[in-house]
Amino acid sequence: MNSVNFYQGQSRFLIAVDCVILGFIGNEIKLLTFRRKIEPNQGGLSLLGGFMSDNEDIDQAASRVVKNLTGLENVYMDQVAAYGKINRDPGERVISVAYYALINIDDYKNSIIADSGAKWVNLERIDELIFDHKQMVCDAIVKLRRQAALFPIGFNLLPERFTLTQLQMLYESIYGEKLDKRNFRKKILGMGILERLDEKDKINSKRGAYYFVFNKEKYHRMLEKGFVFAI
Amino acid sequence: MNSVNFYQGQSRFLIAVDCVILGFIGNEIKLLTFRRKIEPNQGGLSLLGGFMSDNEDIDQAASRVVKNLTGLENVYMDQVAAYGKINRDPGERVISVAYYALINIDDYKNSIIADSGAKWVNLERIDELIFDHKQMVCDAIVKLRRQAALFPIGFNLLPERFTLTQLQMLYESIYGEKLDKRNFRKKILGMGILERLDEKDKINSKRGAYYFVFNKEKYHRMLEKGFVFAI
DNA sequence: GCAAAAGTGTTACCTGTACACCCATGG
DNA sequence: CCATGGGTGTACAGGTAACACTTTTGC
Repeated sequence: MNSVNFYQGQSRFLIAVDCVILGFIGNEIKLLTFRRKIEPNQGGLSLLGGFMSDNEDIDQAASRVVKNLTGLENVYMDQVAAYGKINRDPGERVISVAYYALINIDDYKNSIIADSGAKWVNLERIDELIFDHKQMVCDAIVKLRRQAALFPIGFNLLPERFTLTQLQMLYESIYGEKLDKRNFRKKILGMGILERLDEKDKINSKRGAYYFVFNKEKYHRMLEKGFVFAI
Repeated sequence: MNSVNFYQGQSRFLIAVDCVILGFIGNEIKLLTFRRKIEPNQGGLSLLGGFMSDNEDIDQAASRVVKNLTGLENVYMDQVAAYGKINRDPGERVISVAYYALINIDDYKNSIIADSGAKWVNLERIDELIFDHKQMVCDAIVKLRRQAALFPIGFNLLPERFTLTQLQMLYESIYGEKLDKRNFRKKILGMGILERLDEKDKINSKRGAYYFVFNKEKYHRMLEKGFVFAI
């Protein structure tokens, strides 16, 4: 068979990326949403998305979409899945690849946001999302939970310096359940991948809570020796 | 913005599905491979793939591809990921969505295989695969391990009736490690989702080993009560 | 001095893991 | 009678989960 003919006889499709952009705000995981600017479903609550171009990998397309909107680069992103139901986009057939992105809210505040109507919403509001975006968010959360339990990716949602209370509330928000303070601290400090600073956060308490930083280099050195992160 | 113009200004892409078809043969997980029939890489060892058509979901495309080759329907399949590097297919840009399929070798033997050159190979041979198919298989195995540990999907790789020894060897092959016979039996029988038949398999031993079947209905009833499969 | 969050150890339970011998049968 | 795979129970260790009080300090 002639390969040129074979390839050319096939249908071609629009490919989109949709980004489940998550931030940790007010001690809760929130989702960055938009009001859709085009028909169909103009004005509907939507994930941030965009079409893939010829000159980029899918991963690059997802990064570009996040960067164009938030101004942020080097954002931690991971693919969730491909969504390909025939009528998932009522406008026209579009196959979409969903990604989740973990952004540090401090970086976000410092970045320049285009006139976008972007809005952080609680995860309880995902029922309002258009198309199959709700499914994408659910799948993203499932994947995030699994990954966050096995790899130290949660730190991407926190500022450089954070308190153990903040860190605990982050994990509580990811897992959707309360954790025991003493057990949590024992476990995370026992791993030896956090460094305590001398400075304290005096904003959230009178006594003040020590700041910690995640020691990435130490973590990677420990990885080589078979260490596995688990929280 | 006019949505018709907006959609139409975008690039369109070939979309393929590639299937990591796994079977349990000779007490080992094996991969169904093909000699590629078209250029580029004609004759190279390849996963079974096909292009997506306009009139089907991605999931349906994957099922169709498996059915066309093996004759099997209702095969257990799960999406692995989307692969979208620019040059992943040297022939032309193709975005591929990989799936893994678990097939029962007894069904396969009874099915009519087209003149396909299909060949079961050991997982050690994945280095020979073309394009990024090796990556797909690796990702598929990782996902299979995670899923098989939490859901009773391994039974899709076994005949209706199986012995505990067979079942254990299946899990050993999935996880790539030996398991303790007594602990394995204690755990799997303790879940109460297997039914022992009165018949024995006398082929593999003189004494004979009881056949078991997976009681799907009971499993689903237990799920409602919060049961979690774990092996 | 009191309210509000930070910080700190011990115990009980349970799950996971290691381990070795007898049984049944066909040839 | 012997070789082959089938089938069975226990004990120990390590990890998880439950639990409450003292400290600090700004107001």
